[in-house]
Amino acid sequence: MKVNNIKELILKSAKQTAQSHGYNGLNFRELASMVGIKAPTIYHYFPTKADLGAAVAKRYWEETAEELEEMLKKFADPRECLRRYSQIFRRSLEDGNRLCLGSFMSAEHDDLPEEVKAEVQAFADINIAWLARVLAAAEGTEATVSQKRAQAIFAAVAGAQLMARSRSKISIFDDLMDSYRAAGLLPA
Amino acid sequence: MKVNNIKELILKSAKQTAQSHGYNGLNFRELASMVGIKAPTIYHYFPTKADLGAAVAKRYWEETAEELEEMLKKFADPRECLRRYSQIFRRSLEDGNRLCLGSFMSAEHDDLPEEVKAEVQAFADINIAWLARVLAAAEGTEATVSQKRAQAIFAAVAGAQLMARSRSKISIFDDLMDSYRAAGLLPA
DNA sequence: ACCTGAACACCGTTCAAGT
DNA sequence: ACCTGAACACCGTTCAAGT
Repeated sequence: MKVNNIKELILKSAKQTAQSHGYNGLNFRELASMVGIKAPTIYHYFPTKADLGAAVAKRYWEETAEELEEMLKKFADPRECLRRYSQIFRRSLEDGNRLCLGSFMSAEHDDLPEEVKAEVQAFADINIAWLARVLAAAEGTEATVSQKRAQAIFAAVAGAQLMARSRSKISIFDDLMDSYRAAGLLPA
Repeated sequence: MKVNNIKELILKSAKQTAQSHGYNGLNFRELASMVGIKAPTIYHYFPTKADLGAAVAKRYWEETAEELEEMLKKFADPRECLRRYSQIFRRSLEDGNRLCLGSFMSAEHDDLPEEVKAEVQAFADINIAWLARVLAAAEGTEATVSQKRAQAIFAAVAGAQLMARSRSKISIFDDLMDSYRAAGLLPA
């Protein structure tokens, strides 16, 4: 499967770094040393930083989309899927207190090249579309209604992750999910 | 009131910039040219970038705390206060699609000096404490219960602002507030 | 094709020295 | 006290040259 090992490594390292330090925090010299190459070599695989950023963000949402699809196949119960959805964000926190790449890049919106912005939006889109589908299945709501609700859940979960990260405390994330359930935003 | 005009100008410009580009995006040369001085002069008022960042974040939560206090005095109805609470976040978006400084700096957590992190936490603290008070008044809930609910509202509103910013579209923020109300997170 | 040393223009930051 | 020129270290990027 791995057609190109170096390119693979660059993408993986860039993703990890961007989840901790953002797009602005990505720098080619440090990235190169993680991979074991020199900075100019990265340009052989990615002509500009914008290309690398877009590639990282694209892969990020593609991997997420795949994981969400798998989930639907494995778990028939929509409620179980919803519970596992928030676990994706929780796992980022477990893995070095990392933030969702989409959230970090949303904050960096003003500094992002257009092609990167587009991938960040795609990430939000696939999350919301998936949530809307699952919500419709769980509660039998109409498409437009579950779409709005899906958007709200996505924004709220992202906000919860951001807040937990700011205190480096995963229990805050869990508490917030409980509160969302108690308030009625997430199904009980 | 303005004991020091230059220091004042630096703080104001830094706040504006940090809400668009974050702490990492703060740069002394550009900041200086906004104020009309040379970059090294800033160091006369703030010994390090960390000091400036902490001062900006401190003032940010102090101003917010003051505004929230004023609101309580002006509007007896807690529901009215809650509605106006989200308007604070909306106004940032109206003003050049800016993000809450606390949110941006939460994303940048790994790159923040300790003294800045402390002020970012103070911002969250005063927001949550105020929300808890108003919720208790509005719904007569117990202190611990409204505390949890307050945390959830704060995280969700921050997430909504982040999402609206990522699309430069304020109507997304309004839609999300409506959804939060419809779902039961915000009082109707 | 894949990789790198050296260099360029630039930027954040520091410091010694000015008034 | 207030301010700055000059310098330092760094970064994204380019390019000529290596394999």
